Amino acid sequence: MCCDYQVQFLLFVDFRDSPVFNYINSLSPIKPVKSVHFTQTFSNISFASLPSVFTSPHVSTLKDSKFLRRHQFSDSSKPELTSEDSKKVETSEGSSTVAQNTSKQHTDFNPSNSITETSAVPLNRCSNLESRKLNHKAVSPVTMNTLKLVGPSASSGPFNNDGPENRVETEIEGINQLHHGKEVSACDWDSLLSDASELLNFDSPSDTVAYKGPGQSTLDPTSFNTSLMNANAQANDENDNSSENNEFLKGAAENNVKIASTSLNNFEVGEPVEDTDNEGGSNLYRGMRRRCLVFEMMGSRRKHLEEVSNGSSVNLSESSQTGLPSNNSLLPLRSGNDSSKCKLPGIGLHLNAIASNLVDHKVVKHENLGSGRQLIIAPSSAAYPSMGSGQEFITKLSDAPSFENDIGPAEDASKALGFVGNDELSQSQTSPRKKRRRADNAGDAEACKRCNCKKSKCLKLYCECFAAGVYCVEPCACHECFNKPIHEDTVLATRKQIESRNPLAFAPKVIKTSDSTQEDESSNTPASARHKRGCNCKKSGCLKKYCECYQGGVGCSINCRCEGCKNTFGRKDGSEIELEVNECEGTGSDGSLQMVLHNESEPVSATPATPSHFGRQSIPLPNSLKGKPPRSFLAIGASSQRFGKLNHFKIGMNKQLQTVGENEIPDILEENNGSPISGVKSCSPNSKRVSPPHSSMGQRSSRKLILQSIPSFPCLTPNTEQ
DNA sequence: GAGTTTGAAACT
DNA sequence: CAGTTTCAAACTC
Repeated sequence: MCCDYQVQFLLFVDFRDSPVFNYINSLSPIKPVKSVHFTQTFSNISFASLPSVFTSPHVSTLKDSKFLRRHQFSDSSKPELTSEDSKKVETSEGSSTVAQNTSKQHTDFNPSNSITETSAVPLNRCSNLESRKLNHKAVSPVTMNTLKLVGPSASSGPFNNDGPENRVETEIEGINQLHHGKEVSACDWDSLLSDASELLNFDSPSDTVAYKGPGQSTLDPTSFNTSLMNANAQANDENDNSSENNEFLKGAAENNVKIASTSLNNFEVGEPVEDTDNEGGSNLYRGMRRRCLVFEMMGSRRKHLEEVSNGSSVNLSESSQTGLPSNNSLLPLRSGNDSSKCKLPGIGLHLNAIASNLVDHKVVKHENLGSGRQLIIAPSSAAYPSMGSGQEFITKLSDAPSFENDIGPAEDASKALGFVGNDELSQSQTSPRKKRRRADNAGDAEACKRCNCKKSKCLKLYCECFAAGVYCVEPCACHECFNKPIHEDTVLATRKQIESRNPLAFAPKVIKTSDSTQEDESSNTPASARHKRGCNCKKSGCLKKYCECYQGGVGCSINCRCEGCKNTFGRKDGSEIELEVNECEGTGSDGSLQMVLHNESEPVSATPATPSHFGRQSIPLPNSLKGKPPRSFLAIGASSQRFGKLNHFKIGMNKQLQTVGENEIPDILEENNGSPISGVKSCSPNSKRVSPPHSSMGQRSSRKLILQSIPSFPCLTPNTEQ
């Protein structure tokens, strides 16, 4: 609160100092005092939830503008991007003008240094917050989007309880998502700016401190980009260095400041009508916007992907590559000896997929060089039909820092990664079991998929290789193996068949359900991740690898039907209730929505993204699937029957769903007060979702359900925008 | 390394 | 959808 006031005060000072302010004063009866009040009100309003009633066509436009705006920043923040690149991006989007404006105004509103100092108290928090922001920024635009989706974990964390900050984060992220918008009108920009001001208010606590840099006053687009880039680069480095964080914060803060100042100008100078809209409207739309952002993310990302499929993709990959190492990205983790991390349950389906994809692109290369395996891995989209979502993957990877723990590849993934191990060949000489054991001993990270199938011909899910979506390789001791490139057709056909039966058959079994921070805190209990279907253990007590939950390093959940559960990662009986509750905190009344949102990012993971892709050639998806949405999407259409059930769940099992809820989503939901939710529900293809074969309970299927419901988002947009 | 146990996957 | 069978990993000795 204090921070907010400080920020407001700061704004006020800026107003008076700025020429614009003077100009406004001369033109309008509004007095400085009022302006101050206005600012505060604005911030207050911003937090208020917005009824869908207030939404209007204009809102969408605003979104777009905002989106675009954000996009600029995100682009500029790309670590790999040179300043020139950043400029290009801005120019291409026609935002360059705005950027200049912003910088200019920023100068006008140059915050008073004295004030800034005052706000130093919250620095720690700010630092964290900023760092988070940095992470976001550091990543490519796509990444940012992904982050948002997956991000719950990333953004939440220590700040879970920090309503304002979280909101800010959400807002920012939402904006990021919006940045995909293509067309922006002048009015839109104004709105965007006003929103930005809101952001400033929200961020104030941290931003105030952060951005008071001496040089901030003279920001031009280029400099701004540069600063962001620097900040990002620093962010990529371990955030251990406080000074670096400060710098980074500075950059981020500047960014926010810029926006804020611009927005302020708009308020003051903008057209009366527009201003009014902005004042009330933007705020009013805020909730909607956020909601829309989330919902739109999918679509916008897709658009973005299409737009940038070439250049951006390259950038993304680059960023991911560069970013991974520094960011504790998946790659390092995998290679790490810490089995726990590797085992880390995979994260959300999509995450796994993402990880795998990314890794494929990167790690695979390494493997090819190092081991003689048939690591042909095709980075090509063919292998990953859902590559459209690939964007998400990349983003996630680059953002890895925040997720690192969460993102930890699913055990499968970790195993797959294990392929990279140098002694693969040597192991291959030993018997399969021995190999496996070796791998286990060495840690899951180094473990790899080596099946020992005798009768399944490696064409059933019994086969770990096949299930992981990879071809069997030399180390495998399988008999009559058909899971080889030579039999690609057979493999694809079989795979397709299995998918038809269970669309999620090849999806990661462990999905992320909450923020990474919590996991970090409870290192051993990744409450944020759960087995998608739950286990059915009867005798193992969920304390052995027979248990998929345990194997995946995640606790059992309500989805499990295990008996005598003693899962050390969390028992379904509620031993982990605290964690669950925490996860629920901030969750909207409608947990289902949250899930949907959360999983939205995951669709990618579905089939193509199987973790194991990392190490070896992945099984290309059937042509029919290529270029299509992630499996989950497909699934929706595929099995409508099961979905009906799931629907029940969503609506009726809020409680259960809440356990799954994510922090970020909750914020959104909270602010939006259900209107969004309702929209989601109505729009969601829930009815279509396919639940796992055995999921008799709606609860169990809830997660899955959500996953599949993802596709529905496109439909949601209309509702939200109404 | 052989054999047993276990639970997921597949089948009915 | 429930029950049974098949399967291969995990585990024990």
